[in-house]
Amino acid sequence: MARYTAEHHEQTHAAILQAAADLIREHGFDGVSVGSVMKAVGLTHGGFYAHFTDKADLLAAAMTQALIPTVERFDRWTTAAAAADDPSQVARAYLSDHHVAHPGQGCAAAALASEVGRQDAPVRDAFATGAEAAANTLARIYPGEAAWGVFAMMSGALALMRAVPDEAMRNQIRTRVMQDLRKLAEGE
Amino acid sequence: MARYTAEHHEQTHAAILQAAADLIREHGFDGVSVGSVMKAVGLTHGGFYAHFTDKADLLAAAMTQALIPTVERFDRWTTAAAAADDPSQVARAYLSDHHVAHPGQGCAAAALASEVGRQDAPVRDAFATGAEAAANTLARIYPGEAAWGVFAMMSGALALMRAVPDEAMRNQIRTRVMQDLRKLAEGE
DNA sequence: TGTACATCAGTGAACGCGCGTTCACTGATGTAC
DNA sequence: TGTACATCAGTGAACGCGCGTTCACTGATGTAC
Repeated sequence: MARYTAEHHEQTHAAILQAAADLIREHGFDGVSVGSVMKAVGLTHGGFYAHFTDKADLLAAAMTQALIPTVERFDRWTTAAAAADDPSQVARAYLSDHHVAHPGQGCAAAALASEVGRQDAPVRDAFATGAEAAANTLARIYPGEAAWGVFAMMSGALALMRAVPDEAMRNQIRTRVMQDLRKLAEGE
Repeated sequence: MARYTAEHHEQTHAAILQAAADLIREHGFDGVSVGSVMKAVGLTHGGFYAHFTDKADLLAAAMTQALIPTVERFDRWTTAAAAADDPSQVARAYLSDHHVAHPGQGCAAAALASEVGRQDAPVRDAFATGAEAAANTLARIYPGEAAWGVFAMMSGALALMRAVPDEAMRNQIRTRVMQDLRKLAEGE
């Protein structure tokens, strides 16, 4: 056929996509350039257009890609918490120092929520799909349908903890949020 | 003294600051340029440096300025809700269609939370001060100290509602969040 | 087996553009005399 | 009251830079014969 096999093309495509998914969570949609993504993959900017039609195309795909591990984690956490009959396990993992310090590998909602509303429709659609899946997954351990309140509180709290420059204030936020989540897990 | 009175200089300074406070909430920190702020005030970009040392200086001041009405609103809402003995008034106003549709005049936390962590120290310090004041104010109607959980849930929910492109999903989020907030307002 | 050719992922120079910042300037006004 | 001067907020051309995108190209490999 040609120089490269089909798998090689797909692998590069996937690597670009994953790098973009990590970088948007770390630096925001406006903080990543086509060049910086390609550099992260070890290529130069010109080759980008063999894989995506333009930057908007990449951002929409990266939004979807960033939400996959987000939802998977909620799935694992809620499964474990339900088995242990201890809902607070989820919040303890979600609000951990590690998650606060590593947005690039963390929840896409906490990293990007307030920016998504300013993005194009494809990005917003991708976000809505992932967020709904996350809220549904959390409903396993928080009574009722799609647990939007819990999802909003946890992602909002993580964003606040990252925004605040003071370790003591971060701990204060975490303590109070976990207390409130305990109250929401109680009863019918 | 000179052509302009001291008041004139201060008025222009205040107008630039207010325009920046509105524009960062509407378009994000990376979505505003020195030129766009000056244009909003009816001036040209060159005059900017008679009022601020650089863009970072403006952003830090604008962060503070954007949080002033945010905290004032929480103050008014919680006072009214306490007087009416109806905590849900706050969430009803905060999660209103009007607030969803007008981030430029709305809560600075919902509009910017996930971006603040990537900003310089002065912006983050300003944010922390305002967020703490908001959480303290909300504690009037939600039992306990600084109501970080309620603040995180409300600001997180508003960000989610703005991110999502579907009216039905927005309503679903609002309904569930208000239900959860009712539960948090109950009891000791 | 050996040679000529076709393929195509990736390269890097080039483009037009908007950005933050600088700077020589303008021109309306207050002050000095 | 009238004239010369000083002040300084605001103007707009210019700068260097990074961006998204285009495009002629390279060069390693598969295929044809």
